[in-house]
Amino acid sequence: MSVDRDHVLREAAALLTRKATASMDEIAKAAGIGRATLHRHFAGRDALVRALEDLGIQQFGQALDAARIEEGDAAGAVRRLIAEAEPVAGMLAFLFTENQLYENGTNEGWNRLDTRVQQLFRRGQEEGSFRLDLTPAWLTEALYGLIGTGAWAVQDRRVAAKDMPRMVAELLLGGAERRAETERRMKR
Amino acid sequence: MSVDRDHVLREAAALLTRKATASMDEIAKAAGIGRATLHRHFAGRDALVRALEDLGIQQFGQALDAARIEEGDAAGAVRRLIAEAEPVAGMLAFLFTENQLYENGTNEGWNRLDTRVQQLFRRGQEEGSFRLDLTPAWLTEALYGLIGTGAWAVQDRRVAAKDMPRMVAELLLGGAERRAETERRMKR
DNA sequence: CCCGAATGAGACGATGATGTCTCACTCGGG
DNA sequence: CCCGAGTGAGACATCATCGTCTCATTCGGG
Repeated sequence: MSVDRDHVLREAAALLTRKATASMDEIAKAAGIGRATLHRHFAGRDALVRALEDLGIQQFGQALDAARIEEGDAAGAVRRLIAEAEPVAGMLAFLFTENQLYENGTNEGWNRLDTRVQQLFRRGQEEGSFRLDLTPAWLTEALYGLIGTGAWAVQDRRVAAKDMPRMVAELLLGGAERRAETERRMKR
Repeated sequence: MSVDRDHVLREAAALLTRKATASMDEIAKAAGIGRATLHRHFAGRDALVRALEDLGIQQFGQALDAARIEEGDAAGAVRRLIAEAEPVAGMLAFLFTENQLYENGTNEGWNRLDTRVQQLFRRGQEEGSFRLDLTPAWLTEALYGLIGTGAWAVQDRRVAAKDMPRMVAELLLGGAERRAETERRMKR
């Protein structure tokens, strides 16, 4: 009987990513509930968006924790992070395209997560496994962008869902150029 | 005296990318014109968005032509394409996040451009310079996503504008992993 | 210099979304 | 079984935005 709050937020994120101008009524129907019920749980559109941000930040934070990005080599940590973030890719895509997060001075909680990701790429550079001519800030942005792009591509059936984490990780870590290392992998 | 139509569309794209729910009044102010004038040039919001799509498709088409992507090795063609697309990165970011383009059956003009880009990556694979385990469709999506991410990062001063094309190209083509080839480049 | 085309500011009604409320219904725990 | 919490549907006033219009002003070409 009671409404599944997380389910509503997930549906809302998916809809708003596709159609940012969706009305509260459309959001409610997309979540399979009545508009009145939606208003009972979220005071208004702003409150809904803020709850969306909070949930996204929380979920991505959990992904960061679960990936244990401080352990092992940096490349492996990035792969684990992408794999852990895959289930919340939709939320992350929404967060990434949601600018309001940055408008009123950068968001506190998000900043903390962003710093951790940047630190991961910096560690990779210091360990000698990541290029130095691409800044951690850019690699971080690219990670978000590629995860969002991947989520979007999966939604539109351009990429199979199961391939998404690998596609993102391989591109971010390995790039598109064929090299000796790639060569070996393909002969198996 | 007369309004610079392209300038209005560029400002509109930049604003709508940041805030998709921006009102016509906000768009007009962002472009530095009055709301009445905006309505004189574009019948309504829909017409404005359609003009935005048309301009974006036209500009990206010109970038594709200027890059001569059919000539030379595929990697160089990708670099040229990114360089040519840089001035219209904002428009491209808008196109990419704009879903309406795909709702009523995929857009005609866009499809043509999309096919050309995919063909470029396919050619790279056939020539043996691009990996075969990343599909042309995904590489195409990644190209759009990274250009959009780059434009966004530049707008927020996270990346210098002049570095943007190189950052996108190096990541897409070379990836983040340091390898022998990258090693040599860095010793200069 | 002057006239006309184009613009900005603002008024106006129409329209659609919003937020609140009521009421009947349903489901599930006690 | 029954009661109450939670829900869906809809009515309602309010509000923001839209699209159109008018009018004074400005800019630039002839």
